[in-house]
Amino acid sequence: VRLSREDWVTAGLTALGSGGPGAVMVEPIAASLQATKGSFYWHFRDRAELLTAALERWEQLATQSVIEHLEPIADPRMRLRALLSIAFRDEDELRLEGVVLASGHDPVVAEFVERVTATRTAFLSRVFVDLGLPSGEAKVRGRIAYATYVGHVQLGLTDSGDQPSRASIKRVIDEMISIFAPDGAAARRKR
Amino acid sequence: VRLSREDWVTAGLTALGSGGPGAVMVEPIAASLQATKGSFYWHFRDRAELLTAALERWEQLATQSVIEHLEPIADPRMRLRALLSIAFRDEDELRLEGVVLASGHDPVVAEFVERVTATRTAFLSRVFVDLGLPSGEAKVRGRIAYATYVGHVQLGLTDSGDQPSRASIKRVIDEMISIFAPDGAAARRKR
DNA sequence: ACCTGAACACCGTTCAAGT
DNA sequence: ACCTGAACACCGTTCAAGT
Repeated sequence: VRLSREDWVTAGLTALGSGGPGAVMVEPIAASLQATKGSFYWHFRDRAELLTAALERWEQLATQSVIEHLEPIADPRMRLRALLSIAFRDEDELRLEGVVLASGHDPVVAEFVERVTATRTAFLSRVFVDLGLPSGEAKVRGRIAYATYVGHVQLGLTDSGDQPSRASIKRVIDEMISIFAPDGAAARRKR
Repeated sequence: VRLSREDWVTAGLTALGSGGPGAVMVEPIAASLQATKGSFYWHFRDRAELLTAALERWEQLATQSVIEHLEPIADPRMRLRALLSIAFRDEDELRLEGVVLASGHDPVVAEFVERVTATRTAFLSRVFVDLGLPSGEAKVRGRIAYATYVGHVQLGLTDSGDQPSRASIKRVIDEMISIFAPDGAAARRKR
């Protein structure tokens, strides 16, 4: 059975999601694909190259597609709500996201996390600008909101088994919107 | 030169802070202490036992001491501000914290992260109860506020080098307090 | 072009032997 | 009680040799 480079990348991404960059190991992955390590080294220069290829795929899925889907929503509060409902989807789907965001200390991963962070905080700042905040304040709030998201994904990774109910997710989303994008009257009072 | 168990734990904690659980490696640490791996295995059953011991020390430093220091502050908004100024101290000091919080996918680490998470979210929920929120809402908000902290520490880990200025830290803290614990008038308007 | 198999280095773990 | 040194298994990397 002949393997393509993409087959290895897919297996690499699976390993990345289950145990972080350290779990992207040549020999175990080769064994899971029923090939030898020698075969791996025909497709890739080294372990880092596989990790990089897997992260490229993740970056595509994690930013481009999401943002292209949300960009058209004109009303900023609705755009934020749509974003949150993606962010709070099923915990299992967030595993890969959480593991990658948590691996910034790995130099290979760091480059990707930095780029994704910049894209996403810019997107969130835009929401707050559209809600009427001055650009400096919108930037700070965009960063804080993104930190909240990152932390949430992180916490979901260790939450012992119990999947949150649909109702409790809605409650958290409502609370987050009332915290970060309170209605006009309350917002005006603060200035 | 004879080594104590504590010497190994100290070295293990340093390794943990610089590269995560995967960096807590027997042979390199032995080399750094100018001892052999055999010596290590007299003090510890295996690698996991060293990691556990290092995490125990971290847990002590990271929760007990901080909370004991803040508990006596009666005014909840001041308590929150004091907590934030600890949370936003120098990035270098937060490295270990960030690396540990980010390693929840490691089963040895997970147990510690879960316990610390429970302690800290309970502490934060208490702040919001003392601010007058009903307990359900205080719990949700405590969790969101802690997620924000976790995300912030995470983002600090990959922020390319540039230490934030004292002024920009104050700005973020002010913004967080106005978001999570708005003044009485604004809070009343929301209900 | 794509893969195997053997080789070597590095790290985790064990253990007999030393002080 | 505390440590060394050699042994073995596992994984990353290289490379000559096979199809």
